Amino acid sequence: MSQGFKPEDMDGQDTAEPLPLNETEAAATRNLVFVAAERLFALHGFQGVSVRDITAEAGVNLASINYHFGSKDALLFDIFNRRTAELNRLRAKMLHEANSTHAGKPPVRAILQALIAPPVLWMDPKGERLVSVQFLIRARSEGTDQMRDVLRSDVSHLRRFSDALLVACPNLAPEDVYWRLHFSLALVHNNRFAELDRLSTLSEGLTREYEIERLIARMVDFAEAGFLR
Amino acid sequence: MSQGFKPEDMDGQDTAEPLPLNETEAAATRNLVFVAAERLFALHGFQGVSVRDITAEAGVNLASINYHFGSKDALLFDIFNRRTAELNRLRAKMLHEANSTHAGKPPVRAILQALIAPPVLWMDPKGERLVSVQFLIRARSEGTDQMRDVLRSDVSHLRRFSDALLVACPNLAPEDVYWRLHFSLALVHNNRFAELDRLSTLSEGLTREYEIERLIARMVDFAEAGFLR
DNA sequence: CTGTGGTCCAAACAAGCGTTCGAAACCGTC
DNA sequence: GACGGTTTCGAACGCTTGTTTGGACCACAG
Repeated sequence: MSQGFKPEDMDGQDTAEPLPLNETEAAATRNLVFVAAERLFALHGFQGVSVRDITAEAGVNLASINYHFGSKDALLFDIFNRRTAELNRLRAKMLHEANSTHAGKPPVRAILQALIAPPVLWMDPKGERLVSVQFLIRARSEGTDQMRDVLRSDVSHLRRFSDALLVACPNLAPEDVYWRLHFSLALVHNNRFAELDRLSTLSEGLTREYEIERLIARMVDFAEAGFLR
Repeated sequence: MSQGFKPEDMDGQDTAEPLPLNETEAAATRNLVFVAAERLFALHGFQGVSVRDITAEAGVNLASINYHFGSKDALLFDIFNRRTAELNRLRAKMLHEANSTHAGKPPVRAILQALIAPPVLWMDPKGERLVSVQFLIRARSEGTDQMRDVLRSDVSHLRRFSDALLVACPNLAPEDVYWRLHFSLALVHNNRFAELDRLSTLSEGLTREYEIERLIARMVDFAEAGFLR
């Protein structure tokens, strides 16, 4: 097992694109695989995409995945970790800003905004981040054991939000706060392609073309009302 | 709202249990397969369960699935269709009752109750219907193409609810009604085992043991507030 | 009893999967 | 221009998958 893993990534700061551009050709292949895999997984699910599908889409050799990532599952986990870290960083940043502007006691709406806006901003149909958020949504139900263990056990990131909400809702029983946070997250997690398609069919096209900022506002409105009622 | 639903209040000929009891031994095998498959799929996902897993769990021969159902996918589709039909029937019945008691113009809350209560009633941890609702939730994201085609295209059942909501919310733009219905459904679809576990971890056990009627009330409260705000 | 239709069973099948291997190709450096 | 480490490549491996097969079994009708 003396394989030549590139020292690779772990970039100092967040990059929207998986890897910096002016890298060696090896990193280029790695990047091609990463992007193709994320796209295919987002579109067709995890088990529905084979190593051969990915390498074919990326235009690289079949063995590339195992060479650069170790295994198919490790590739999946790598994508998952990178996108999760990016998303958590955005959310934390927004929550931090809300804390700053509201003297440490942001209102419910600002907290929900920090929770909802980052993933939904990625849902811009024209942006290339759409696949990232679809990937993460899928990871929640179809992910490997490894991924779901992380999702289940690592609640430290979410706790910042629940703590803030507990402060913002002193008149609510903690139980209620946790359930309503659960419901608010549901709004985000339900935005799979299939669900949006179904909604579009139901509304006969009325909801087909949505404007991102408007959609975020809709979701925050809905969740906020559920908290404040 | 007559929400004193017994777990099984099916009409005359259709059965809550997969098959009548006093059948031939052949039908017994079929039933064993059906139950084992639904359970395993609900627990471990669709692609994560093989034909061999199912037949082993059911204690029948490997070939039984193809003999009785035609194929693995056909078995899945069969379970999906039966459970979907049951659920839709319950929802339709509750909506119909709401229409009756409110002279054809039920308030938002009654409509949401008819939408939310049936699947959540199945979530009783002690009931054997828990696997059915987990199966249906999984079908939404992991289902076969066939299943997702049905989910996407057959909106006739949902349309009864959107129509009722449009009547109940004459002051709202139809667009808003559709989006909020979409959000309300999200509350139901997000109740996977993994999500409830995560919530339980986050709340440090506060939400672990929930009472079904109380949970339904929480969800309806949340959704209603989002509609009426 | 013999025959027949339905069910069950062990075994095998072909296809697809993730992964591995040895050699070829490539690279900057001596 | 030869070298050593890295990357790519085509081919193969071992395994699991869903499905099929042909016969054994059994209840029941003629």
